[in-house]
Amino acid sequence: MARAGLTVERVTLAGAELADEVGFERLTMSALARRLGVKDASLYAHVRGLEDLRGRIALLAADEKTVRIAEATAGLAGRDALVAYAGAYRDYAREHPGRYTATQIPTEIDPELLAVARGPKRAVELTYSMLRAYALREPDLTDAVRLMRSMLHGFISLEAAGGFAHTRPVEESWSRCLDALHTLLEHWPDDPDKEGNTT
Amino acid sequence: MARAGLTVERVTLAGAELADEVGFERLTMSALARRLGVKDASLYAHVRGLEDLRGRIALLAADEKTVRIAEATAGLAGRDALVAYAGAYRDYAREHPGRYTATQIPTEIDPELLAVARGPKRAVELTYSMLRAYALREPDLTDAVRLMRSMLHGFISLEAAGGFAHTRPVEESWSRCLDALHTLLEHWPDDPDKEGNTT
DNA sequence: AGCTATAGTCTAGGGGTCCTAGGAAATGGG
DNA sequence: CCCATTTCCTAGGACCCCTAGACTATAGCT
Repeated sequence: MARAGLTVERVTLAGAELADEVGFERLTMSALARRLGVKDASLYAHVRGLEDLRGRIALLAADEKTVRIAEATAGLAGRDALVAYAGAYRDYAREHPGRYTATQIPTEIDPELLAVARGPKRAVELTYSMLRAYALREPDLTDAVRLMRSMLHGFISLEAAGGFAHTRPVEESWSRCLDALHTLLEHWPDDPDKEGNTT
Repeated sequence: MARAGLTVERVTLAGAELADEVGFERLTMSALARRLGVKDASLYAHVRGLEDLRGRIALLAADEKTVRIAEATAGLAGRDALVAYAGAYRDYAREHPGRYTATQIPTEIDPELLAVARGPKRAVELTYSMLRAYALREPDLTDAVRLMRSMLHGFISLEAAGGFAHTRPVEESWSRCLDALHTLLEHWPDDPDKEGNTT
């Protein structure tokens, strides 16, 4: 009986593919074992359990997404960078719905795994450096990062959940929302509580 | 052996409470039965199954959330209405994380249940009528609604997932994001592809 | 080649969950 | 008081997660 030749990486990748097909929440150890031509107990030699597998998929996805965004925005700045960033983000989520869902889990990921992963940290750096093209100073910069992340994530997950039932094509709303985000970043309002106005 | 006196409504409500405590994805028929002092099989007299229960919780949450928003925004307009709307939305999500998660499910809800529920439809009406205070014409109005929903939902779910690890207090970012949203709605950019500018 | 250590896979099984089928008991209307 | 309905139960099948311990393929060493 030949070995299946599994490793943590192969198991994680197969899990990610399965999650993309059936949905992250329906990812199952038994189904994954069946897909790999193996008994479910065999997976526990590579992965601590279902939670561990989910966490690994989340980190894999964070890495992949970051790479995509980095490639898409390389050499761009300002509006072009923003559109490329958002487009790469959204495309990744649509191509890999299971993996994308994995990145949203409030689950605690094994800390030692997290320490090794570079994806999440790089993603933050990418975002800040892209937004630095706009004339934002802290703390506005952090607020703007949070607004942008909220908007992208919200749009994508509402779209995935079928939340945009209206007849208006989603594609056009997407493009117009990016227009709006861009102008907002260019004209970020002063904090009415902190700054006196120019009078 | 006295009866527990269950009805669909009581089961749904208890399910919603349980979901708020342990998380929507960990809501389970057996656990709900235990909480109600009943065997799990008994629940199937009131609810078609776990999926059905989840759908009912989602509709309950949509109703409750809509009522909250309606109360909070009653009599307000413009900026005040926006802040009240967003605040009610976020507070509901934080008080009832399980129910809120339920509203995001891409799951198909039993159509005949959906027909009876007024929550989702009223929520859309509320949003449009609130935004009508800003000078937006279709299709910009729909795009603005989508942007606002995306931002609110995204912010709330990132916050719930612990996505805002930075030292900046979330409360302040929230308030500043609403400032930004307000000014954006007041100065919604023209569509560069459609309209010539004023030159 | 033979031996050994490691690592990959298996069988067996316990406990949990979802759900169905069919029976018992409480309730309410005649 | 009796009967129909509704509520709840017991019993059981299918599937899932995970552990323990045995077996086997592979690689390195002599």
